[in-house]
Amino acid sequence: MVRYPDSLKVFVAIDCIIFGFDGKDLKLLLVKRKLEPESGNWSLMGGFLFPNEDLEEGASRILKDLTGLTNIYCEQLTVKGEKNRDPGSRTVSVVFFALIKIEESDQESVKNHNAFWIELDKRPSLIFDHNQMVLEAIDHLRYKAALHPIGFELLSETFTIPQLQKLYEAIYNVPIDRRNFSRKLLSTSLLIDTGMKNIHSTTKKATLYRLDKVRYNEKFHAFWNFMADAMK
Amino acid sequence: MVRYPDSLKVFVAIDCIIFGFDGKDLKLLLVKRKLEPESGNWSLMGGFLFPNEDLEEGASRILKDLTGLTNIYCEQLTVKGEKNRDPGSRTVSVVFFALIKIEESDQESVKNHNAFWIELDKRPSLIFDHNQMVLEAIDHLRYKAALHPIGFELLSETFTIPQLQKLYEAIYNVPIDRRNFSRKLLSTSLLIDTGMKNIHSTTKKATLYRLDKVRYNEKFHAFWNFMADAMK
DNA sequence: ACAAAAGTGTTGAAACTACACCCATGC
DNA sequence: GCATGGGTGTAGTTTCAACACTTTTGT
Repeated sequence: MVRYPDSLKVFVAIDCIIFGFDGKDLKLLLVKRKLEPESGNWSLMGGFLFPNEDLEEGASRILKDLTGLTNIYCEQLTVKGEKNRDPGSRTVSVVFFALIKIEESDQESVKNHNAFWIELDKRPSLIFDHNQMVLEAIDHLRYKAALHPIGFELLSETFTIPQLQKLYEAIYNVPIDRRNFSRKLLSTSLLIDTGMKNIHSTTKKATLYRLDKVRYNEKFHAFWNFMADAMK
Repeated sequence: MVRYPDSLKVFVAIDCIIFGFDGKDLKLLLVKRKLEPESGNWSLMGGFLFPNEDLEEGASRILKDLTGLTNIYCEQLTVKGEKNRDPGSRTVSVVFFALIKIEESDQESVKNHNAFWIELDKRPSLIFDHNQMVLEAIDHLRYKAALHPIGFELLSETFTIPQLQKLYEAIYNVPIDRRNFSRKLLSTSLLIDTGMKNIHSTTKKATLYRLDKVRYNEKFHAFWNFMADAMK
């Protein structure tokens, strides 16, 4: 077996871009760093890959540590490995894209990490190449949400169609026709009427739906072709 | 500045999945290994990331070395980092997805690397997790070619519409209606009539087109919504 | 009773599918 | 002249976009 020189070895970091939706705005979970390097500046949540874990396990560990949640929607977004991206030793960063339901996350844990939910449009400048990563993640969110039903990952277990519409309007930053949206969505047969109404509304109470998980898994890889023209 | 323990460091490999099209079949450029480990077995073309290069530079180097080509269509596909994927030292592999024009590649150089163009359907089993990578790449090709005009990357500078159709039929493994295909394609205004005809044809000679590169770049990120239903 | 948000139906336009005929070429 | 493959047109269907009125609820 050939041995390769250790000079080729690099650190592998994991960075997580974490999206949430509060019913009105898309948000990112960002960390105000308390440690060097770049103490006091904003960054994505991240860490190093441990020797005993796979990449996806590392991402799950970091997400669980921060939010208390397991079973988070999470996928690889990209890898960044510019030779000069980290001033210390050479580092390759695997960037993960995560969607979480804000109200299910552990707010204490978030606070303990000095992390904050920040409106996408009001996000501060981030360290290193994290700004670029976020731009790519927003693109990816728009791309993917147009084709696959991932929006549900940002809403709670039960939700109303108007809530879903507000989410899509936030993602694409366009107004959507209520009637066409509702019809298209119901025609997917991904929604199950819970029979309940959203009691928080101050006017007419909207129907609460939940996701048909069986159909969701069946249909996930089919093209949804939803909002595709908002991306042109 | 904090120092991290070198025990966290890993090797970074680059593996390239290289697609080509010979006018009839989709092909992969695969290597019959002459070196340990796994000598004599088939694998993707790959190598280690050098200390002085970015990830994309590494992929370009490997592709140029093998095919003699620069300016290859190439994008990151995924990263594989299972803790036990490589029996030697821990390795994270960045997998690139490349589309090349077979007839423009340097066949001498390919031969010198003991590499061969192999029909997709007749590919041998590959080492490590390369089989899984190829499956993901085929999925990605179908996904991406349905939405973006990447098919041209597999054809030579000038091409006919029937050639393009054969390519799409090979990608999706479905028959396509000639008339509808042609109409849809011409309506993209991505094609420029060269005024020439395909002299290789033995019957009626098809019109040779070339790509309108300006429009191609403008429209690349627009959804093409082409072949979307072949993926359902 | 009125303001605010939810629910639903129709119509015209555009896109897509399916299908058939004519043309150019080499043998 | 015939077999092979290239080029084009049309009609029916389906999908999508645009748009207005009615219902529920809290005040």
